[in-house]
This record gives sequence, C-alpha cells and structure tokens, in this order.
Amino acid sequence: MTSDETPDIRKRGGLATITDVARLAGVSIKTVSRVMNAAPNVTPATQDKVKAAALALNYEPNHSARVLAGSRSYSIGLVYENPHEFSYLKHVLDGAFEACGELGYSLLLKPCRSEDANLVSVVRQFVAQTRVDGIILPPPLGDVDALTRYLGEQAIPYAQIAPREDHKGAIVVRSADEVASRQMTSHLLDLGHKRLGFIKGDHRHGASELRFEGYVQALREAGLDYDENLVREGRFDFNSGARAGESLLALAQGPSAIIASNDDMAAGVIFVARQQGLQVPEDLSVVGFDDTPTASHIWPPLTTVKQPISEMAALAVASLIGQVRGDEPMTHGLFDCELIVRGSTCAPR
Amino acid sequence: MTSDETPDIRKRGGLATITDVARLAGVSIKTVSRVMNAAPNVTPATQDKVKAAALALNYEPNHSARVLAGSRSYSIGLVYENPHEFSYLKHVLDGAFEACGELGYSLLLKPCRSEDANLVSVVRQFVAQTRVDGIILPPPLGDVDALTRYLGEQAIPYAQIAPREDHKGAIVVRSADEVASRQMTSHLLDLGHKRLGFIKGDHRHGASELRFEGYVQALREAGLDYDENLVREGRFDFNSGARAGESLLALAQGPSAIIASNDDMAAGVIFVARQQGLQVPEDLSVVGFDDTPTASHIWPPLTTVKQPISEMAALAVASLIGQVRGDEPMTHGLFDCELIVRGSTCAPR
DNA sequence: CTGAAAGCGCTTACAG
DNA sequence: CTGAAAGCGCTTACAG
Repeated sequence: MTSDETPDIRKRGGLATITDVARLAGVSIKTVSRVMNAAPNVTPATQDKVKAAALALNYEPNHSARVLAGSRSYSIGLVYENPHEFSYLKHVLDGAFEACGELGYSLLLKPCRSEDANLVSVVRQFVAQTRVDGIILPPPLGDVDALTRYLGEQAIPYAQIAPREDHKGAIVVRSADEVASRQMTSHLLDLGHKRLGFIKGDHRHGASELRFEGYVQALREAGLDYDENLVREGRFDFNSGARAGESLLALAQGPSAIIASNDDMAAGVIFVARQQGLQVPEDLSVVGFDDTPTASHIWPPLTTVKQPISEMAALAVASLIGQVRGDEPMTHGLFDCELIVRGSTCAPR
Repeated sequence: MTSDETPDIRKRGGLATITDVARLAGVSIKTVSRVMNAAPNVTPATQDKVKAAALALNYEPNHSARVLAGSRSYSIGLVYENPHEFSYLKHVLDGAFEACGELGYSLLLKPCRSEDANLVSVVRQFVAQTRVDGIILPPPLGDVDALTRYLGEQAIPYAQIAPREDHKGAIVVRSADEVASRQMTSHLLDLGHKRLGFIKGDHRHGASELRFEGYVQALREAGLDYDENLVREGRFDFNSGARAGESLLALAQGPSAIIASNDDMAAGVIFVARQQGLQVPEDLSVVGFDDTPTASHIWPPLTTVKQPISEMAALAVASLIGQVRGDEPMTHGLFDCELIVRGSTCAPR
C-alpha cells in the first residue's frame, strides 16, 4: 500500500471528521450536522444514511470545533470548594454527571477556595477558557456575593444548591432543611428529652441557619424555652463538633441530647462523650444530618437526616441546560428529607 | 454612544480574542501566540507590550480554539469508577487538579463502571470528543486489559495509579503497599499477637494482593505458619468487612487481631465486634489501611497506613504532561507509606 | 428538504 | 526576531 491509498480519514489521530461522514454518506457536511444535532427537516432515508456512515466510521463530533463554531459550549461548570467531608460533593458529582451525560453535555470541574480574594478572577479565567454555558454552585459558593454578582453581570446562568438566599433569575434547588430539623428535634422531644444541645454548622452555609431555625421552632411548638447556653458554633468538621460537645458536656446542667448540624460533628460529639465515659445513647442521645458513610459506620450508628443530593444536583444541571436551550426554566426545586432513626437516640434516663 | 463606536472586543460574550490583543499591542496575532505560549525568540520589549495588552483586556486564550488548531488539547482525562468510599478519589482529584493547574492544563473527569461491557467505547467516545492528551487510570481501571489495550493501540498515553501490573510504555505510580502491610503485620506481632486474621480487599485492585503478600511475608519472617483459615475475602466496603469479621470471630480458635485491607472494612469489623460485646482493642486488635476520615472518627480510632495519594496523582499527571511535551518521561514513581498507630491496637490479653 | 460559503480563535508551517 | 496565509472541524446565516 502506498500512502496515496491511505484514506484521509486517518489524518488526525485516526479520528473521523464530519467531512469523512459526509463523503461516505454522500451528503453535505451541513446535513451531517443536522442529523448529529437532531435538527428538523431531514428525511428519514437521509438520516439513516448519515447514521450508518457515522457508525461505520466511529464518528464523534469534535467538542472543540462545536464550541468554537457555535454559540453554545455544550458544557456546564461546577465550581466547588474542597470540603472536610467529600460525601456531599460525591453525590453532587454523581447527579451532575448523570444529567450532563443524558443531555449530551460535559461537566467541567473547578476546585477553588470560597475565601480566596481572587475567587472572581479564578472563575472568570475558567469561564473565559472553557466558555461553559452555565455554572453550578454547591454550598457555600452560591452565597458568595462577589461571585454571583459577577455571573449576573456577565449574564452567565447559574444554579445555586442549598443557598442561604435565593437569587432572582438564578436556578435554585434546596431540601427542606428547616422542616427536617424540626422533625429531628421533635423526635428527641417525643422521646422525653427536655434539654437539647445544638451545634450549629459552618455559618457560611445556608443550611446552618435553617437547621438551627427548625430546632428553635420545634422547641417553641413544644412550649419549651430556647436556651442559648445550650447552643454552640461549629464548622461542620469532626474537630469543631468534638470541641462543641466538650463544652456542652462541661455544663453543670448539661443536655441529655445533642443535635449536631451534620454527621461529622455528631461523630466528634460521640467521640468525646465516650472519652468521658458516657454511654451513647443511654447517657446522651446524639444526632446528625446528611447520612454520610460515617453515620452508619460508627457505633452507635447515627440517627440522621438524608437528603436526595444527587437528584437535587441533577435537577440543577437539567434546569441550567434547559434555560440555555430556551426551554421553560424550572427555577426552583424543593426536595423532602428523610429522618433516619438509628441507634444513637433513646429516651433519657 | 452609537453601536458603531462599540469596539469589536465585545463581539462574543464580552471576551477578548487574540486579535484584540494583537491590535492593542500593535503586533501580529502570531506574536501574541508566542508570548502566551512562552515561545522563544521574542524581545523582552515586545513581550511586555503583549502582556500589558492581554492584562488590560482580561484576555484568556480560548481553549477550544487552541485544541482545534493545535496538535495538543491541553487537557488530561481522569476516568474513574465510583467507589464505596470517596476519600481515596478525593485525594486523587486534589493532586491531579493541582498538577494540571500548575502546568496550564485542564482536567476532564469521566465516571464509568469498570465492569461495563461498553467501557472501551465509553472511553473512546470521551477521547474522540475531548481529544485529551493523556489519561489517568486510578485503581481498578489501570488493570482493565481491554481498556489499556485500546489506549495502547491508539497511542494515547496513560498513567496507572497503584495497578496490579506495570505496563511497558505506561507511567506508573504506586505506594509501597507490600512493605506497609509487612510493617503493619510486624507491629501486631511485636505486640505479642500470634493469631492474625486477614481480610483481603477487592480482588480487582492491585493493592489487595500486595497487602496480602506483605502479611504473609511478615508471618514467615517471624517463623509463624500462615493459616488460610484466618483469611477472608472482602470487597473494600463496610459490609464485606463486617461479614468477614463475623466469620473470623465465629472461629473456635479465633484471631486476637484482625488486619483489614482498608479502613472501611476495619470499621465493619469493629462494628460487629462491639455487637458481640467484645472490647476493641482489649479483646481484639483491629487495623485498616488508607487513613480515611472514618479511621480517626470511629472509636477506638484506627491504627492504619497513610499513603501520599495526592502526591502520587500529581506525579502521574505531571509525568503524563511531560511525556506529551516530549520531556524525559518519569515512568515510575514509588512512594513510601506511613504507619499510624492509634487506639485500635494493643497487646493481646 | 439540502447545500455552498464564511467564519469561530487559535496554531502550524513557512517566509523573510 | 516577526508576520501573512492556510487550516483545524464544526455551526451560523443564507440561498434555493
């Protein structure tokens, strides 16, 4: 074989181009483009020819060429802050990748630090380089004002996951944190607890405030006084939970149950309780939020709250893509949580 | 202002192009390209002019245009299988993103299932669409033969992280799993344990075999018989560890210590030990591998082994990029592990 | 229902 | 040391 016989198909890395498909199908590249994009006004017969040719050549449209030529990038950006506990983000990724895959989009990740003074220019660079069609902001990034203001100015669509505050024009998905926290608190009140400690989460996360408010509401409904001596600040990590737990357990009139605003902090409370020779749940009931792997792997397994995080993220992505495509945007999604009662709660002694 | 006065700069989404920069700097686009790519043979004065213009316009090269025009895509793909425990992958992502960021590359993720019959075509589609310059394969994907064979045929560079088997021509990074397991086993032998249970990890992961071999070696060195009745198969998740633990504890002559091949399985062992009323470590020592968050959050905190996963991933990425650029490829990296002794081990009663 | 032309923003290969 | 031309593989806007 001389090189003259080598078909042009192998020109670049052995990958077929739209021209190769057009030639094999005996149509113009525009028609191939129509078929690949499921555009209207192509006869079934032509469609079949093109599809067969594409299949025969293992043709996949070059993403870069589409982005450069078109007005859309077929990709969504997910900006995230590296958390203490990755399981929340794992579910976000799962849901986001699934929705992107189904809709023919790719998902581009951008790790960052929400307190970075350069956050806006980091994101600006990311957008400028990738031309993403929209951005997903998991907590706490949906509440970084400088960032969302920038996105708004540039008319870059974005979706907030579980933000403190809903933005007009933005897609918002959240779970019923306040309701879940009220139910959790009621669960403990129903068991007979009167003195309920509460450890707040990272104040930058909207869920922290909502969970706290659910706690206050449930106490009020039960006719109990809200006692600020039983409330501590945490940061959603094990260590801050442990320290807050120590502080609550050092009280003369300590709580018989502690509500930690997430599972990692609850694990910290259980850790120090046991260091002090307390039995959980007999001497102290402890609960968390999020149903992380830790929740079911520690002893006793944690009573906690489960959110459908993957589904929330999938809806955020699907809505964002819908908005870009000009479909009716679903701008708000509210998801129910599920109370999971395990072994870390019982009636007080 | 009439629209005629609007500079061309805002043509597409307000983002400056190479032409805008060239015009402002008073040079050709080729010179801008040289400066942006740190190519040689540009006078410092010209460099300064171009850099100033780029800065003034907030210019960022369009990734798609570079990929389409050039022979490289400036991106690396990371194909991963969704694990039971995400902390290993979190560290892989951290290291990979860091190395990519430093070298001006972007990292594209592709979730998949290693046992998917279509795995190869999933990756083929991913490569065809994105034109990634190379692929990172965390375990167990570096040992999926159909996949690595395909990448080899297509001459797509790849890096295996902690594979069972090193491939010629591929970049390999791994930690000293066998040594670490031998040290861990010796730690228990030194404490006075004679009957050591062992729970193997997922057989598709190379580390599983290496950790098992380290265990066998240490026993042999200590002049102890290797007893296959004390060995169980696990799958790296909590439940398989719990079941294997139950089985070992049901033995007439049970072990006084159990080595689980990762922390999740060790947590499972501790869980069932406690269900059976055993005290850890007094009645049973338990150890794991990986130093996940769970390891330090459960009670007692786990004696375990820590690997520098982020650094391994960063080296894999840097080597891959080096290979693409034609630098000397670092084809093999071996990293030391660290034994972390915590509260889950003590001398037998 | 289908196609020819122009152009997206860069890099490549070549010229000077 | 610098630049003009061609082209990467698609989509857009237009024509028929």
